[in-house]
Amino acid sequence: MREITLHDTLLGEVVPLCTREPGRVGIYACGPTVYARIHVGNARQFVVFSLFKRFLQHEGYEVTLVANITDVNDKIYAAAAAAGVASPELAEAMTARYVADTDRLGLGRPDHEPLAGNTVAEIIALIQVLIDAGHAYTADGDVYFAVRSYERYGELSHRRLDDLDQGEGGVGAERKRDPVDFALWKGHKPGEDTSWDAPWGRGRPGWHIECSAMAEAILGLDFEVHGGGTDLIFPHHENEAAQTRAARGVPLARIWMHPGMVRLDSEKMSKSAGNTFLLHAALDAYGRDALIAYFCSAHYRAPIEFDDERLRAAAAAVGRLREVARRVVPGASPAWSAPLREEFFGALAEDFNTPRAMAAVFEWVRTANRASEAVGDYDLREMLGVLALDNVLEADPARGQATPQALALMREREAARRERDWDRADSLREELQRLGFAVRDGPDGPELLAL
RNA sequence: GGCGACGUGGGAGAGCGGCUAUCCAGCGGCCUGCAAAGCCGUUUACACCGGUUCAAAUCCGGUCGUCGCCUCCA
Repeated sequence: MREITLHDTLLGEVVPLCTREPGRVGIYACGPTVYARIHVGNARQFVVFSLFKRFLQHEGYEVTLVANITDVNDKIYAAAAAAGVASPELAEAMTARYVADTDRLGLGRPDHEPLAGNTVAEIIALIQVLIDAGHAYTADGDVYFAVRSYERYGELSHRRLDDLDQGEGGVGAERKRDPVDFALWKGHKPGEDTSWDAPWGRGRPGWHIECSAMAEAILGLDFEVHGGGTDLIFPHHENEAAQTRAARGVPLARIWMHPGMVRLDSEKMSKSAGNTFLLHAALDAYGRDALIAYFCSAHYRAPIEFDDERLRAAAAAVGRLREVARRVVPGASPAWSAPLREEFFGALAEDFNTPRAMAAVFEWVRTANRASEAVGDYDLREMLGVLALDNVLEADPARGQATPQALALMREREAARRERDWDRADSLREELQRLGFAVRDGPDGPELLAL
């Protein structure tokens, strides 16, 4: 088991992953609010945390990955109203889409995908603790967290309360004792079709409290890794951290891991900005292999631009992996492989450096291509497996098999070649091309490749 | 305005004081009847200005620029 380090937003540096129990890691990654289909930016979280989990499992850890789905929220009310459907109906439909779209990434499901709507009892209990402790107060059916009652507020996002723009704005602002306070519970308003009874009145949870409650319910307190996009650091994660620690006296999580934003035309891709590229469309256009290779091509914390050129480059890189798959044979890898394998896993152990890991893979590929003897594929398979790309070593099921007609043309071409009738051989090759097959002449004779 | 991140060869992207990263693309070569695939080579990059050091893309200071958060957001 290697020592694994990760960048922690709270400390602002790369720190060792220290588990509560040996060999067990709990990860909570904030998922999407389901009022529209998810875009490539949302998908980055899903991919990064799924792959990170695979890596930890490879290192021998038992991992529990929790990725919540926010199903009760102002945006959902608005979208449902616009569509003329009930909000639970919309949330349910979009959740199904989210599951279907992310399933196409072929990374499996997180171990838990809790919904705020199913965790209300825990949420209410947590809010009650905060009220009793004097960290929260009721106001006209709402409950607010008293930010100034919690002295560590701002430690995660590295800002001082007095530096915040304290613009009023927002419904309920006049009920707050302090503009920086935020809602734990929102009293029911006309037109909202999801609400629950609570000791301080009927209503629904605020956004931040659901994650505190669900994370604690599933993973406990002081769990290993809490994550989400950098845009969640403030206020979402700051508030989560404040609520839980104020209520329990214990940190919510040990390491705060924040993948960078996906950009479109140099700007953050987001639903509210409207510059999204939807995940299912990206999968249709480029395929899941290219998409995963694309995400691995940059470090998870760096912003990454989503554009055609980059996705095509990722697809070409995957093609190179497919080519080497044709040369390797099942079996143990040669001695030269070990250092590259070590570099690969070492890179992932150091703040999950996927581009460095990919570089090791490609060095492996080049070395294998250079070798004159057959190369065993075990190490390559192991490396690619952690990044969920080992499927490229198998024959692509989407590609057709050589048809009898194509085989006949190929034999015909061989005959022409033996007679050195190059014009005829070339025209037969073109014909095969039209049928969807490329011909490669090798030392062992020709080979047909479905395109 | 406050806080933070970042500026690397045609493009992407590692690099954490001295050693060819890697991928994509172009060009040249090898191989091939020609291709394809593969291999080799390739214009020797580090925003700018100072400083520290025997030695800096890597450390320090400043300048310029880009982006993120400060409001729902992955």
